[in-house]
Amino acid sequence: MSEVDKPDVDKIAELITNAVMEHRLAPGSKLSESRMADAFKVSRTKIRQALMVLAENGLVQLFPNRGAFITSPTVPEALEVFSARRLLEPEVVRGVIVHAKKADFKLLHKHLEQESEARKSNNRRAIIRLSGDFHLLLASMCGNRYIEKMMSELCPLTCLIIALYDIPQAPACPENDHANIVRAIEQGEESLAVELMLHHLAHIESALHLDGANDANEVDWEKILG
Amino acid sequence: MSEVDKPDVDKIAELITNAVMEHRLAPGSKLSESRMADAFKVSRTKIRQALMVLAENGLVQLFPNRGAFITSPTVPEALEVFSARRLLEPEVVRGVIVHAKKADFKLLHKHLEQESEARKSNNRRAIIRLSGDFHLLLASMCGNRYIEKMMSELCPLTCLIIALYDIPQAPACPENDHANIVRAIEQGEESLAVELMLHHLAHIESALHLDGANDANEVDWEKILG
DNA sequence: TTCCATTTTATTGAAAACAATATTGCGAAC
DNA sequence: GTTCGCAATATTGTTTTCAATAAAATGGAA
Repeated sequence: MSEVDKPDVDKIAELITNAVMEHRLAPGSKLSESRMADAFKVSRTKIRQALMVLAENGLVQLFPNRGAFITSPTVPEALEVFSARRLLEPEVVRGVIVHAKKADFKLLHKHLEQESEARKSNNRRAIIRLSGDFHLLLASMCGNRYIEKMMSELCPLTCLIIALYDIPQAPACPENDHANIVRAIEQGEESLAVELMLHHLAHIESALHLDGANDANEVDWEKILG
Repeated sequence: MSEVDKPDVDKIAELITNAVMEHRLAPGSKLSESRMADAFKVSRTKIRQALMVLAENGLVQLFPNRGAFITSPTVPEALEVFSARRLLEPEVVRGVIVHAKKADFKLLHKHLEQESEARKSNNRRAIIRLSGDFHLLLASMCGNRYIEKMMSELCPLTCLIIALYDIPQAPACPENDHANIVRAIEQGEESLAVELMLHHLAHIESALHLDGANDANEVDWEKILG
């Protein structure tokens, strides 16, 4: 908030989105209009608009007369998010190979650097956020704004899914998945890059409880008491 | 408007979207808040919210202190819309083959019937709208709400593109493209159905001026005066 | 004590009044 | 006659106020 602490609607939505991507805002969190208005130092009107934008992006659910809540994706929704990403991201990879300029690769390497540093310093929040941002950065270079837009909705949703269904002791994301993808793209190895991307997505998905046995939204009393 | 003429925000957005899909609202049209408030018999507040939703869907562009206008897709945007559809719709077809139930096919056949009638009675507006609705109907059956959502944004945009770049004397859409696609889906012939869909999209695109020579948004004074 | 009804409080929803901005029309000066 | 500047008008943007709804608390009766 570099301004005089008066962010506009898009900025507010972006800040909320970032908070979700860093797991600072959990699925199901209630977003009180007046509290947010105080926190952001803007009127409720702006907050309301930001919440509408976020709702349209699927990151927030609005319940009439009840308020706004961070979305809690169900298991079927989670599976559909990954299914959509498996469709889109190979095309993203292909697009980047075709459209990316030198400056783009510079940005990608800079990003990889940041990811590497975050790992070194064990900054969990940065790691999580940067992991998501990598896919958004790629999408921004694919040459199709509609695909980019969809990715910019699916990535935050994926973060929510991870927050809900993560297996705590799951092996961390392979450190150099992203770097390998970038290298393959840089060398124009399309089928390899696509393969690596799909494998990467499969790895993320495999580290989650998405077998449908327990919906993360419903408390499993059997397991808690038994 | 079955109510006492007091549509809510989503209904207003839907009515505007329908108007666009029927080519009753042209690209570039200004959407005055007060006029709309009068027309829909609601307060400006609701109109404003509806415009925000439509802007988020890409159907409307908001210019600060200037107002809301129906989007005029540029040539690059139009090409990206078709590119995105070429990616999504084969997956839609595959999804429908997997997920569609008997009731779904009934709906599809009912729709084909309506299209056929509209052609017989030469109802141009109905033909245009139903052509777009066919793709939306398919998308609603593909089993992935995120893909469906993206299609529900791309279809109205396609209508705008056609309104902008249509070649007046272009050969009409082959009458039975849609019927052939449905038949292939019904018979589970995946690769054929995908092929027909891609061919159908290519046909639509080929009937447009998208060579980039003239951007439909810029008035070509040379041509008008010469 | 527990359950239900009622009142209170807090929060969201809608509208109206006000402020800010852009566009248009008019007139004066060159 | 044309152009520039100023004023008038119309439109959008924001805030404030009021209304409606739901959640919470209180109190009474079984």
